[in-house]
Amino acid sequence: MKPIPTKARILLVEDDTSLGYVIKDNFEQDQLDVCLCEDGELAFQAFETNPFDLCVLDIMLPKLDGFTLAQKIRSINKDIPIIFLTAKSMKEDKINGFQIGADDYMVKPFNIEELLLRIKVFLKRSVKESMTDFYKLGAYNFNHPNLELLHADQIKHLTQKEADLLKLLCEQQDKVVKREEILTKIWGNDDYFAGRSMDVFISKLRKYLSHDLQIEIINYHGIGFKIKVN
Amino acid sequence: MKPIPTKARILLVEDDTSLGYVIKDNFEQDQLDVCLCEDGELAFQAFETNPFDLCVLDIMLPKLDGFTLAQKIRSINKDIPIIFLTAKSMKEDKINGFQIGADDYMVKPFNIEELLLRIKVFLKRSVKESMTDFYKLGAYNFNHPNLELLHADQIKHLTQKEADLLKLLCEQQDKVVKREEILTKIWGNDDYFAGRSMDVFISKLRKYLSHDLQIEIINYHGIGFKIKVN
DNA sequence: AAGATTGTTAACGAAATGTTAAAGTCTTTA
DNA sequence: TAAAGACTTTAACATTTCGTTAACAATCTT
Repeated sequence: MKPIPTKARILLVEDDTSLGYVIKDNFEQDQLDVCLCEDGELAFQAFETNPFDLCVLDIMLPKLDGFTLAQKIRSINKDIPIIFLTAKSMKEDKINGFQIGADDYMVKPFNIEELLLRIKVFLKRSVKESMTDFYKLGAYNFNHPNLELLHADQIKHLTQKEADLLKLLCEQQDKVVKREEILTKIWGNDDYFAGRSMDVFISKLRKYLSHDLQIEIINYHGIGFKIKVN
Repeated sequence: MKPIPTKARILLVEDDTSLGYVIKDNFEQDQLDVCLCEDGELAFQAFETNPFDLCVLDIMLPKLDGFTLAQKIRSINKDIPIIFLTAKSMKEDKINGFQIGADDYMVKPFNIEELLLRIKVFLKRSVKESMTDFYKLGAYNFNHPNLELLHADQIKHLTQKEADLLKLLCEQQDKVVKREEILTKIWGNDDYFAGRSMDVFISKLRKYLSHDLQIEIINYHGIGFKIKVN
């Protein structure tokens, strides 16, 4: 999975050049990364070759109309929010049709601030969704639900237990987690053998994380473990 | 929110007659077609003989409880959204159990407007899904409603189950889909044999998709599967 | 220094999965 | 209504994976 982007990337498709640039400028002042395309085909090419977080599509476009473009985009990515820009002249029933494939739509002429506001809502939502159970650990990214530990495009697949253990440590980064707590939460009992098994897992995690020397899993003798990033 | 084109048909199962009628009236004012049943057996008979778009089930029901009813409904239609109504007294862990088979649940006493809103979300989603039920998978195009998997002008016809499984994986591309989820949604139960049957289907899909080496269906031991396009 | 705790590696065995084929089930067709 | 065909499940066997345990080394505590 991709690392957390600094700027959200917006695909803006608008054939009216001057309007397009007005919107683009406004968005960029709000720390959005905008790719402006002037027709549907160019837009789709851009979408195929670059990652985006959200699309703003005019309905009336040269070469490939916004609705068809949206379908093609959706065939690649079902989740990406799509906002349509519609002309005022558009008939109601047609708008209803569009609504189905759209996450939102705005009727021209619209207030750019209003559009920005709605975009922010979608971005906030998707950040929230993708951030759940996602931990940053030095040079690593740890995706708990997917059981993946990423480092410089290398993916290490973890087992459920490895992932659960790493998560428990990450949740309490820089704090000592008691052996007893780990054992009861993940192993379900805290006898001698479970304890030794856990030590084996700690050893494995250390090996997986050894590419970043800033990361340490420190043992507190007789107490537990702490994960630390210098 | 705008009404959905044709009237959506709701199966409402609630043994508290007065509450049932209140809900029914509210729904009907919102252009929903409601069939109210007072016990689980009647509800199942109704489901067998009439088409529905969504079910709202009370958990505590005479003759056949909501959970069992949901399983029976699922054995006929895996896709239909099911919303449970639970009493406040129900324990958390039990609710978690229900969540597996449920798409949503509401705790009594609840706001009917809220319930209506959630129903609308499901109905809208299913309309949206049926319109965007096409997936691009590396060099393949997958048309779920037509059960077709296309590759360089070659058409491979899939069976319903093959297509449903592939769809479930595609909907959550790059995410691990739990065995349990696949089994409850597509097989309707998650015993040992259903699991083995699923493994056979995974094997088949891998064979169908083997012309594009970029596509992988990865097993997460004991957890589930993930489809990935490099 | 002695005993307890932890680090690390390897081996074992149970369980899960991959794959192919045979056996069942259901529907279509003649 | 029987045979054929399409599809799913079950069986069988090969392969892989994972957690535990054992074994021994290293480290800590007192």
